Amino acid sequence: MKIIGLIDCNSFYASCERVFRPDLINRPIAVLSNNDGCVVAMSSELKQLGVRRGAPYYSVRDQLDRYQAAVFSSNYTLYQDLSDRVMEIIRSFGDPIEVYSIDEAFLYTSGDEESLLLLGKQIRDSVIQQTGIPVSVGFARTKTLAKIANRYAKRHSGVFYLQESGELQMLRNTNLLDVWGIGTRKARFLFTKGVMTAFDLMQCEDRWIRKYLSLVTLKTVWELRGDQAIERELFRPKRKGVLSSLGFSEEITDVYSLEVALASYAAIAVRKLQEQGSEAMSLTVFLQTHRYKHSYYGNSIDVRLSRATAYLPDIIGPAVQGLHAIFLEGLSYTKVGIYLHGIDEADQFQMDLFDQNREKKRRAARAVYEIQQQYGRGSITCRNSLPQESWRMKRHMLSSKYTTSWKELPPVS
DNA sequence: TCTGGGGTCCTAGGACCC
DNA sequence: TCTGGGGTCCTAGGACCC
Repeated sequence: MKIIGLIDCNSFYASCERVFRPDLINRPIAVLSNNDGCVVAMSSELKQLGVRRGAPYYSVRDQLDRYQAAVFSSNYTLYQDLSDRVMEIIRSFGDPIEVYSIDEAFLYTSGDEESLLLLGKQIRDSVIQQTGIPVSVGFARTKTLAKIANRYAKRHSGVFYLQESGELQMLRNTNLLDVWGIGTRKARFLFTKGVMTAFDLMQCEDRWIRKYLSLVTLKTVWELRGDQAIERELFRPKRKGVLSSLGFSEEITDVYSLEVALASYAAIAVRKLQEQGSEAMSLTVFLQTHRYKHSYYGNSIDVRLSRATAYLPDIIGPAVQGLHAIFLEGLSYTKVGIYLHGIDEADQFQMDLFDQNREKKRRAARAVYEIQQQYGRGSITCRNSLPQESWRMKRHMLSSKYTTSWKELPPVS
């Protein structure tokens, strides 16, 4: 019998911060989004105290102080590095895995209850021992059921196998909002129709689901019934688009500063493009004033490039032109970004007789990429994409680069 | 006295996830 | 003073063609 396991790191970002700070064991921890905007991760202590994920930081600041919570800015370099180690350990058990996000992976396996529970426990023990990150493991017949099994495991002993005979009972006790693929919008609609639990949803007729919801939701329903409907993706497909954007720490009014910020985000996006060996055929530039202000202005523009490219100067030029087309004088902007797309098309590019520099540019792009690989991302870039104080992120509570920088290794006492 | 219908491609926007 | 960022997939509707 094929079984799917879901391994999920508990409170991942908070656990990463705790790995190098044993003094934080049992203490509530909050991790903030970019620009220290809102709370994106919490340790279990804080979840129990009722702090909501996604809450704006300013609105829960007093509460966090009262609980004496340790608060951190996001340190993605650290989280990604620990994630890579965790995934490597899970992979070493030999079953095929699908890394689904920075903190979870599906495992394709088989076996009876005893052997599954043993496997789960071994994975859990190895990961905590070798990285310090606690994980939970849930097994079931489909991905959607494995998600539910994992939720149960988190609240109990850390490993759980949801057997077919126990599925109905489990689904009766599962709220719609805790079903993978059902968000607030769909849940609200279903509640009005008297569908309250995962069990109710499973009972709905296929035709009705298809008519009022979507094919995606229908697949969810099939999965709840035990039919594997969500595909295995053992090889991560190439990204179809690459987005790079950040809010500013101060409002910006002049177009020149926006250009500089945009150029620097373009550099980040191009890097991601090169990492997967792609080129982009078109891009979208967008900018916004303060999102929650009355006089909000936000706009975007699509720009078709003359040819597929991963050469930064060829992207910055058209992007800046696009920026000028949507820029309005006299407003205070808080955000600008760039989205590179048309990536599929790049693979089938044809020799362009009018662009004799093409190969030269490709080699230049490749060289820049390699220098950055070896000496760091800041080592070489375009003149007009250097960071400036005015729009650099707010990260007042950043932890150290414990694992990726020799200078910041934790001391041993 | 009366303007089809089906296919395809593209795009914008919605919903969801982490 | 304070409200992430980066993805995926699907759908509806318009344009166009025959």
